[in-house]
Amino acid sequence: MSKPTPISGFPEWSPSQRMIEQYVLDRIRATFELYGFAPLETRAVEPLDQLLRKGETSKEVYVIRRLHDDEAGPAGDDALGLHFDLTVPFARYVLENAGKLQFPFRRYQIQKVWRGERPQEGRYREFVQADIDIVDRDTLGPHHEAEMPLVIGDALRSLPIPEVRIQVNNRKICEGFYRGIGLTDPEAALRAVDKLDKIGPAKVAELLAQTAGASEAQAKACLALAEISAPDASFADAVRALGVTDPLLDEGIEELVRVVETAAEHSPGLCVADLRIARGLDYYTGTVYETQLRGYERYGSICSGGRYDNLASSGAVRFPGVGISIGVTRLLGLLFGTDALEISRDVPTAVLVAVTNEEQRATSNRVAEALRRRGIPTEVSPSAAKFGKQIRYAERRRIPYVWFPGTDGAGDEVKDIRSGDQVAATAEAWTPPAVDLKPLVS
RNA sequence: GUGGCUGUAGCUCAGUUGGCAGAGCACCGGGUUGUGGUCCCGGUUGUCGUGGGUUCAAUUCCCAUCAGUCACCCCA
Repeated sequence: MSKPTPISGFPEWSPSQRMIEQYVLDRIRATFELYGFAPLETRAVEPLDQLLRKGETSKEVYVIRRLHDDEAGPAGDDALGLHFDLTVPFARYVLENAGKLQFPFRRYQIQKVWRGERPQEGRYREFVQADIDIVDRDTLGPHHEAEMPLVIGDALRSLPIPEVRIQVNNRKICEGFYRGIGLTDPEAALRAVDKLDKIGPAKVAELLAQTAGASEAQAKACLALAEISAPDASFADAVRALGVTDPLLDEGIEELVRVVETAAEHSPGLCVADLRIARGLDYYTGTVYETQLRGYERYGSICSGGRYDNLASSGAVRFPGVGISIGVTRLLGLLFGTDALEISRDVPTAVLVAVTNEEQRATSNRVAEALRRRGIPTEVSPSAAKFGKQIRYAERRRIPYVWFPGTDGAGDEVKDIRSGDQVAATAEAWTPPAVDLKPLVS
């Protein structure tokens, strides 16, 4: 059999990288829980028609099929697909369990998602998202839209990563504004404006004319709106200065002011109102979020989301929601790519217990057991090789301590192989400094 | 899904106008007969991404494929 090769877009981190990922996930989870979000995991698959309900994402959904099914198979309503985000499954879950849930319902969900896109740096076909959402019945207070960035800010700022900046906008501002100037296809206009960073104002104006049927004056107005950006409520004055009036526009401004001002009070410098942010997903109806990682802007957003009023509804009952999702795999992939994350050792082990000779292995096992009982991650040397080699085994893995069981009545000793210091110790009492207990991520 | 670029040892890379494949680092052994890292000596790295084709001969030329990367699309 020839050597197996990776599968494009399905990353597999090394143990060191996985330890870093687990650390990151732990911190994110702790922050989510600190804000009172309850854990949820949904199944990996959803009925295909549910996944495709929102249109154009169809081509990136992985369909799942039983090998022994007929070709004709469950082509229709029974066909299953792997979920491509955590919001759609969550909306489905809310509808399915509406009778049992307490509203507003706050939940977090950290799971893999799958998208059949062409991979490149920071883009994968299988990746982890860490998602929080709040849904309510009938109406959802706009203050929830202001809370999302605070949670994310706390979560990301607790990690040893570059600064993040959350860019926020509100769909109502764009749609209201476009309506106010007489544009008929706000979706197309959004799509064009979203490319501002990439292709520049001239090309966006062209696109607006071509795809959204904008006149020269309309295109100019759209660009003027898109170029507004401010870390505080002053963006509202800039919008009003454009002289367009529309009730939806006013509503959007009011909501966005609230988001920006809340963020400014609790987490200065975190959020900026950026009216070019559109978001591809068409189910967003209010606030939308994108997040830039300082130094990695060109790889796109590492954390996005928004408010959706129409994703879940059953009969006359609606469940509006707001959510945001950290692209954990993208975040890590980018940082791994530049060696921007370091871990202090390659295994969880804090102490390697040396084995004097195979006859004495039981002695070493007893030492290890005593240390583990007190919460110190310990392994016993795989061989009774020369001590030099056993030390090297630890060194290669950056295990900080090697334990030497005493022989012929002598006491045990433990050596810090980084400094070379070796001291007398007993397995019932010795404890490493707290910083050495677990691998350190920095 | 469409198009471009790349693919030699664990890592960073040389190389051959087509003639049995190299360096540094890493790794293993020894000097150092049970305490590593420095130093010295010696050694192994490999289906030259994979599969076909052309040729007396292919790592080198051609085609396909896979993987990585970039642009488009879309998005975490």
